[in-house]
Formats: sequence, C-alpha cells, structure tokens
Amino acid sequence: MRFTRKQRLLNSQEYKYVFEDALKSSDSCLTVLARKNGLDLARLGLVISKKRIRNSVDRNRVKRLVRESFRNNQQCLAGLDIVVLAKYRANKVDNSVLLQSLAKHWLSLKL
RNA sequence: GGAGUUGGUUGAGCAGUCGCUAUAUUUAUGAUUUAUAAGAAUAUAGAGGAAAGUCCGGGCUUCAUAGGGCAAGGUGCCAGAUAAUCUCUGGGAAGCGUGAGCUUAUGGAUAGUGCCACAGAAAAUAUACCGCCUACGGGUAAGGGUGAAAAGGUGUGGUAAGAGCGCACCGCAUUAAUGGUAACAUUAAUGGCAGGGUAAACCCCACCUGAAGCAAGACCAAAUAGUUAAACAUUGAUGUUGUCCGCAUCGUUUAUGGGUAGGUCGCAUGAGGUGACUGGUGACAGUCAUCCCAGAUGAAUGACUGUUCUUGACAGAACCCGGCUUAUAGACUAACUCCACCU
RNA sequence: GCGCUCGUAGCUCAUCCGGAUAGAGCAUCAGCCUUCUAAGCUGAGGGUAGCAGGUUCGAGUCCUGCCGAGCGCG
Repeated sequence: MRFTRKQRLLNSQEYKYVFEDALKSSDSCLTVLARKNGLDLARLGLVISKKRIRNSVDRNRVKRLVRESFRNNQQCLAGLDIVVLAKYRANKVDNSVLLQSLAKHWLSLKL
C-alpha cells in the first residue's frame, strides 16, 4: 500500500469542501470528518494545532501515526475525503491506543 | 574509601516486513518530434547537542549616496584571538571558599546637576545639640546617642579642655625610581588628610552603529480596466527608521470599483568535517592527507514484530554560519583539591 | 523574519522620577437590621508584586536572563 501526494488534501479549497458537509466521528483523542469526493482514491488531510499539542515532536508523532493507519486502511475508505483533527488528549496517549481509536473511526465512516 | 572542582565524549543497540523525501541509473506509457509530465524498479543518503529562545555578531541580497551636523542607541580594567561580537583566551584588581576553584555592566564622584525616607544636633552646609574648658570675649570636636553612611584608625606624648598639634604603625594622596606592551604592582621620599554615598540617576570621557530582511531578491508564464471626485503641486510629494542640510525622481495621496497573487531559481562545497604535524601559556593559526554529510514546501525519518540491556531525558532542520542563554534520563573519561586510613 | 506592550488579592485596576504598614471597588466570611431574603450599616480575612539573579543602605519601581499572555508590520 502506497501513500502518495495525490492522496492528500493540498489546499484550503479542498479542506473547505470537506468542512462544509461532513460525516463526523469523534472520541476523546480525535475528531474525523469525511465527505465523498467522486474519485476512486481516498484523500487525507490533517489539522493538528499548536495550541492543542505544544511540542513539534508530539505533533509529528500524531501525524505519522494517522498517516500510517490511513495507509493501511485506504482501500476500505476509497472515494472519501477525510480530515483528522487532533484534540488536547492526543499527545498523552500511547501509540497503540491511538491506532485502535483510528481503526474504530475508519469502521464507522465506512458504514 | 568518602566529599568536591573544572573540562571533554556520548545521547539505546541488532534483525525482519511494510511505507515517506531527495539524488543517480534503468524501464515502459501518452504525445507528430524535442523539451517535459506523471508512473514503476534498483542503489545510495536522510534532524540536534541543543535543531529551541531569537539575546548578540557575521556572510548573502536589495535599497541611486553607505555624505555631513544634531539627536538616538550600545559598549566600558588591560592585552590578545576572530570574518565579527554584549563572544572567547591570558593577565590585573575586588569579593567568596580550608582548598582545587568560582563570581564581578570592574572608566570617571577633584567637570556639573539631582537624590539620600525614618532617626539624628548635623546627611555635606558648620557661629554644631548634650557635653568638656574658660580670663565669660570665646575655644573645642575627646565622650554621648542616631543611622546604610557622620571630616582618616589604633597607641602614645601633649593641652585650660581638646585637636595630625607632634611621633610610631596601618590606611590615603602626590612625586620619583624599578618591573611590566598595558591594566597594575613593589620600593622610597613628601604631605598632614585632600573633605560621605549614589553614574544598572541625569551625565562626562573613550570607542562603535546607514537601513531592511530569503515573504530579501532574480527570472518565467498567465490575467487585467480603469473611471469619477477631492487635496497638494517645485516654498510640493515621494524616496528605508528621528530631524536639518545635501542627493535622486516627477506627479503624488485619499475615497470608490475591477483583476491577479501559479511556477522555477535563491537552496545546500561551507569562515565545512575528520586525522596527523608545526607555532603559541591559551583562545587560535598554519601545512599536509582524506571525506562530501538532510534539503521539505499543508512541509519527509515512521509503524508493527522479535530480541538484548542500564527500560531510553530534553526535544524536530526551513537561507547559512560563529557564539550566548535555557531544557536534559543517564553512561564513559581526563586533570586537580580536601578529609580519613594503610604501606 | 522583524518590532512592541503587559504580568500586583478570587475578579477589575491604583501605588508620582526607589523610602519601608502595597491601596480602592466588586466578590468571600462574621455581626447588626428583617418573620426570612435582598438592599443597607459595621468589621475581618485574603499578596514572598510571574520566576531567578544583580545594582543600592533600601527594589513592586532600575538592570539582566528565563516563563506566560497579547498586539502590530511584511
């Protein structure tokens, strides 16, 4: 499974498109938004603010985990534009917990 | 063996699978051809000692002048190092520590101005309060208490009482000699005490500072639309910080309205790293050999599994370097000091 | 990438160019008043002045370094 530039949201119009009318799934760590994009691919965007997670090391860790999980599950998400928002708790949680949480979100969005 | 001081090095390792970014090579597809675009495979490389804070300094780029005066700001013992510094090294002075060592915005209070609460007679001005002495004109600053600070200190002689009034030692100032590049130190002579503190209060003296910052700036491509009104117009406006002079340009500014903000370069060979030798007390410099070591742009280093140990801190490049400051689990190592014991 | 401002009681602010007990309003608590509450009156508590150093006899105030918050320009 590869994860290329095509599979990312690259500018603010694409983000706006998702925010306007989205399916929503959230828990204590993350909020996930999704909207159909009319393509074969799934596309991912990340919103991880400096206010919620102070250190850049932690921000990068969350980003990488989300990307990794997205990469492994992209087939079942095909045709969706997805935006992941991090919450305050996300930098206090272990990798495995975060991955489990993501897996749940993917499942709920797929339905 | 214990306690400590000052430096230096390092910042979990190994294997497997799947991914990300860059570079090189190869390959197939589309296209009239080239350029190019997007894709695949292989190989190689891929965050730090602080990448952080942005506190200093420099490179680089642009601004027609980097010219002058006045402002404004900074630095402040001496000498050196450096591209440069509010950095570093060595030395002097003062303070702290038994010591190794550590700390210091460390010029000037005899250029001038200001401030010094309360207490105290008095806060720098002496016809000085209590006092002491007296020939009742006055003399005096020993003693008293206040305070952060009160006109050299201690002793002794001396006196009406006292007093650098005299002397000895200590402190201080001036002059000279010697040592040192210098800061300064030592010695000698002279003076009889020069007249409190504060310059991180204004200031004086010496030295330094043109401004802006990679969103600098250069190039390519695309798109476009100006109109109306008002103000000023060489005694004006604008031009890279304040102001005046000087210099450059000729329209400028405000309101209203329309349009564009895509890409490439800048951008990774550098005051570079490593090792050896030489010079220097040292910061550092020189010579030779060798190496090429991130370059993203909604922004790359990760995930999972297994395994070992000491169970892993602080923390993520964004034009680049040199410092400083702050955060930091530990591990290793060198030199030195003090205490106790043994030989 | 530059430049600037602020941090004082639970909250909002004073404290002159350094001088000693850091003050005011609201809030809190206690008492009075009222049948009870509100309003009113009286009193009390609450502060290492963001943190750490330095200058000074003396620092909330001056200087330096950190921490936090906010603003402006491109």
